[in-house]
Amino acid sequence: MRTADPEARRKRERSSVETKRRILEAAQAEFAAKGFDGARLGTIARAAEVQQALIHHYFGDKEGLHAEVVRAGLAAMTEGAWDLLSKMDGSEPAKPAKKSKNAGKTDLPALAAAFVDLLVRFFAENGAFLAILRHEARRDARTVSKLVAEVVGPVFEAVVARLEEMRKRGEVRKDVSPRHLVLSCVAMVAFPFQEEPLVAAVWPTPVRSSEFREERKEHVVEMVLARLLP
Amino acid sequence: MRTADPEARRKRERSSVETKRRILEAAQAEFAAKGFDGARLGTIARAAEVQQALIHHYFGDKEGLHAEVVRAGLAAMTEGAWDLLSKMDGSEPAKPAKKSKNAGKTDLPALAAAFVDLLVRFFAENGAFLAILRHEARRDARTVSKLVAEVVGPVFEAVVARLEEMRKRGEVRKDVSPRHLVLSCVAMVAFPFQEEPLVAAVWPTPVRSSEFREERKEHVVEMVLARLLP
DNA sequence: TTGAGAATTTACTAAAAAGTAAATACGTCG
DNA sequence: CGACGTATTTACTTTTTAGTAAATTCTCAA
Repeated sequence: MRTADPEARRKRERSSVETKRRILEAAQAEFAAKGFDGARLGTIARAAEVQQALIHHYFGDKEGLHAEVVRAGLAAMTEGAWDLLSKMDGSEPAKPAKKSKNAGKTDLPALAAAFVDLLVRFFAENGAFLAILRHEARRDARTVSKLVAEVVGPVFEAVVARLEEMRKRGEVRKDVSPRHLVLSCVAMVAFPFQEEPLVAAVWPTPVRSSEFREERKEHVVEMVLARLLP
Repeated sequence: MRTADPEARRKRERSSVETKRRILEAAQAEFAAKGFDGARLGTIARAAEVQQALIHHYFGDKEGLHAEVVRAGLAAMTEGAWDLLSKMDGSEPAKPAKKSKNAGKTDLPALAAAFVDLLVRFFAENGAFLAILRHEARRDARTVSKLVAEVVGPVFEAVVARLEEMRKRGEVRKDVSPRHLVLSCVAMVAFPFQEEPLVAAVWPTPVRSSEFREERKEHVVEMVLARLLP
């Protein structure tokens, strides 16, 4: 953790954006690790190799900084999620030609696997972000709720809509609720990483291991397909 | 929140156990709502209608109090979980007679429904406890891990073992991992309540509503059965 | 009834951390 | 080159909160 490098510090050119970036990075880590109240501005300042007063200069107060971290995190989440969605489309053969027999039909197993894979990647790494979000929600439920609705809403709806289409086309069973299924997908993937202390204590292999991740991926895909396929 | 009742306070007879209980109750609420660092001993003291120094007298320091809350919470969780397990057994017709054709066979749909129902009940109410657990795990990973292993381990293993039996008997598909399935069950149920700020913002109906709870229950049961039945 | 031991309160200390104001160093643009 | 503005630091105040020590009140048992 000791990145104290007086040389680098002295040499570093003055750049407000770069400095802000560094502060945000350090803040993200500290908030994720300790929560809002547990986090120390002093620690963040040290990690960012910056004077504490500078944090106040740029972000006003602790709450302002936290809000900014949340904004950035949600943006990152969305980015990953849209990647995910575009990849979903990408894994489709080509444009659907309505009249052709097989056109427009999706390779469901591949699609599901790609979706789950990306979920795992995201949550295994950004596991702490949801905790930050919860904290922010407690402080300012209105703003957070609005932000989430604006930022993750669309991507969620897009996935649901995609499933809904397939359902209408009869590619998957009709008696399934797309919303619930997508939520379940996320839940099955995210939960073990969110509740690591709980799960780890009753699980034979480490939750973070790639072994577990692979097993888990496979299982979730099987669950989804079992429910979706006729 | 204002339960300040000087009369009651003055009248109340001196009872260390009752007072401790009151403190623990208040502490549970405060810690659940604000986390370890966010929680204030003063607030807890006021809620418990007790002098702050009394908290120190009984629990030593803030950490001691928190540890005690965790212990009590885990106990409650286990209690619910064993209820759950005994109910699982209870929903079985009777003792299995090995030679008889249908004996020992489980009414899987009913069993699954009962299991999920109890999970929903637990997590919808004790949603905040997992947050407390996470916090404690950060402070003392070793102890928490041991506690969890001792207390929720057995119940988890019992459910898994039950499924495993059924699998060996060929009552459910052979290509399923009981551990993963049980974890998924818990995940699908608990996640929406844990991550309420995230889910609520993209969900049409309130997560806490009985409407959502019912829908959810049904969906999870369907998921499990789809995967388990041949 | 009384005295001993507990439950409970009062009054305080100490430490930590957030936030502020003003001074200083640095780069850049005329 | 030089001064103007912004980035950054220094030094400080204020507030909050956990924790402690000792006094006080209550209860119960001898």
